[in-house]
Parts: sequence; C-alpha cells; structure tokens
Amino acid sequence: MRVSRAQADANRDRVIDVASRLFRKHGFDGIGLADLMKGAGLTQGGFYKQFASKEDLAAQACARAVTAVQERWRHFAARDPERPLASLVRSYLSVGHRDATEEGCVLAALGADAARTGCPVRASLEKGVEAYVDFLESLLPQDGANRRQRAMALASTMVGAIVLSRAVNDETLSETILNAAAQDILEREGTASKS
Amino acid sequence: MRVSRAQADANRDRVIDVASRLFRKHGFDGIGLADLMKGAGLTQGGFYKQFASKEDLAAQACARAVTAVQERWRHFAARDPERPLASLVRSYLSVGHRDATEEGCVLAALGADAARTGCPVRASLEKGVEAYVDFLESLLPQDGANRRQRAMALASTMVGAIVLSRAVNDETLSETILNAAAQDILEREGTASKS
DNA sequence: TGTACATCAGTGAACGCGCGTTCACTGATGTAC
DNA sequence: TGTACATCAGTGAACGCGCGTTCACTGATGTAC
Repeated sequence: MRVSRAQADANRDRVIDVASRLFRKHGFDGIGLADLMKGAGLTQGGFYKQFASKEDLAAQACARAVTAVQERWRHFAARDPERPLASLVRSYLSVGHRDATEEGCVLAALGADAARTGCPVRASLEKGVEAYVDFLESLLPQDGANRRQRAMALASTMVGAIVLSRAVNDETLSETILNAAAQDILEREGTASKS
Repeated sequence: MRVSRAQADANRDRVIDVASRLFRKHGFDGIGLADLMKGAGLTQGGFYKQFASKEDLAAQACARAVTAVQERWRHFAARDPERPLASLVRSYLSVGHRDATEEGCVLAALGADAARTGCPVRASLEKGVEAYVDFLESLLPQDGANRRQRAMALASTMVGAIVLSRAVNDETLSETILNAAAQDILEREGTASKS
C-alpha cells in the first residue's frame, strides 16, 4: 500500500518528532524501534525505508529537538521582555522543566548519552550548544570582552543544575539546586528579584 | 567449587569496582552482565549469588564511584594547598577528566541516566551531590551566608561543562567550554591566574 | 586435633524475550505513452 | 485526458543475537562432633 509523497514525508516527520521526545525521555538505549514507530502510528517494518539506522534517526531526532527547544527558549525569554535573561533562567531552572524531560532541553537529557554515541548525534548537539550559547550571549548586558565566556559558563550552570536536580530523590534538595543555580546567576547578572 | 568467604568478598568487591568504571563509560544500558562479570574475571552465572539484580549492582557501583571520586577531588585540591579551589576547578575542567569518563565524575557520567533509573541508584548519586557540594563549600572563602548556594551553583557549572564538552565533536569548542567555565569560576572567586 | 557432612560461591548451559535489521509482499501513487 | 505499468512506502513476519535471569551441578570451605 504505497502512500503519497507528501504523506510519506509527513510520516517521516512524525517519526522524528516522536523520537526526539522518546529519546529524551528514555535515552538512546532505553527505547526500541518498534515503540518509536508505534508512537508515530506506523509499524516497525517500514523504518528502513526512511532511515539508514537507529543512530541515523537519533541524529535527526537530536537536530529536531534542538530547533524545537530553541523556540522554547525564545518563548521563555519573551515572557518578561524587560528582563529576558531572568525570565529564561527562571523558566529553565524550574520544577516544570525538570519534570518535562520529554520536551525539555536536549543537552541536559542526552548530552551524556551523546558522549557514547557516534559523530552524527554529537554534530546535532554541537549545533544545539552553539545556538544556546549564542542566545544566552545575546541576552547578556554588554559589559566586557568576555561575554561569550560568560555565556558558556551560564549554559554549563543551567545544564548541570537540571542534570543534578534530576539525579537525586530528595525533592527539597532537587529544588534547592535549581534555586541556588538560578539565584547565583541572577544575583551576578544584577537582575535578581527577592523571592 | 566453593571459595573462601574472604575470597568471595574480594570477588564481589572487584565486580563493583569494574561496574563503577564500565557503567560510567557505557551507561547503565550500554554494558551487559556478562561483560561486567568477565571484567572481574568471573562468569555470568554467579552474578545472582552476590547481587539482587542489575539495578542493585548499579546502585552499589554508583555508591562506589562516589567514594572513589571523592578521593580524586581531594587529590586535585591538594595539588596546590595555597589555592585548593583553583586547583580542583582546573583539574576537574581539564581535557584529561573529560576524556577519562571511566574514572571521572559519576555525576557528569551517569546523572542523566540516573533520572531514568530506580530510586536506589539516585540515592547513591544523591550522596555524591551532597558530598561534592559540601567539599566545594569547604573550599570557598568565608564571605557570606550564601556559601552553600554558591557551592551548588559551582557544582552545576562544573558538571554541566563536562557534559557539554563531551557532547560535541569540535575539539576547539569542547576545550573552549571547559576553559570558559574554569575562567568564569576562578575570576569570580578571585583566584584566577593569567593563562 | 581429626573426621563427616552441610553449605554455598562459582560454573556453564539454558530460558524467554526484545532488540536492530532484513525481506517478500501489497497496492495505491506516480509516470510514460 | 485516459490507460498500462513501474515504483516504492508501508506491512507483517522472520532473522540472528545478546540481554537479564534461572538452574542443576561442582567441589572447596566452613561447621559440628
């Protein structure tokens, strides 16, 4: 049962979307092709008509997650146009983001996994790192030559805080980590508000 | 062929050591019981005489990695007794540590994996987070009530920088991230040296 | 201390299962005339 | 525009493989007398 070219493209697109969410949730090794295809309403057999391998899908899913997450950052930052960095930091370092691995930052969810995977996956995440650092840099007050250095440190802090907050059982500790990182950033950038 | 109680304990210990290294290198799902046991010079069949399940071993391996890595921090910090924090930061955020996932920080290597695993694993890592934050706090100059907040932000930055540096292909970018995080920390703590 | 026996750490093979991948087949789509 | 046929996205079943786990067996160790 052949399907129209447009339909096939749409199906492929849906598989990538589903994969970008399920890989973030379960890790590359934590979800199988059968479930990924089923999540897109298809059967396992057609997979290799659209992708060269599971790793090929992983790389495309990461690229997709990067662009999807970029929109999210802009949305986070746009909530408070007066202080976009503070807005982004508070949204990123929130319990909501911590618990929404599926739609959340792909660097925090799959960064460690990517270290153990092939080059194409890392190439996708590399673009994500650059995009995230670029975006953070654009939100930083123009106060010196080392804005980019500061943006990279900021990205590290935010990704690390989410990773740590997800790695512990204690809810209080988890939230303390998120708040500590957020306060530390905001106090330093001079945009902190009492909370 | 029964083995002496001391020998059995030593064997169990060796399995945990091997697992703490191989889990960090390959992730929980990336290495099987057969290889873990083989790495300790044993066969797969005896596994369940010593451990309740693979996850049980994972939790014990994480706990082991935490204590092993603690010693490493102290060693890093002790390299320059005058400025232990600077010493730790430079060693932690080094290419050597980035490339030695097997013996490196378990939080950076398995933090994201732990989010997808059972409670016992996270309980082990939780102790690691607390120990790391405690240690960082003890190295911070006594300059305020929010030393712990600062220590948590520091831990986040360091873990995040290692995760990001491992997630990209570009060697220059990878080192730039590590150096940016290190410089950012050291400049702020007022212990930076020209490099 | 020496002997008889129960214990149990470790072996090696097997279990069922789900994995990534392959393949013969289907039938609507796209193409050539 | 209408017809005939080649294409190929998707199906469903199968492939070999390695996984976590189980088990009958072994034989040196530990224990009881």
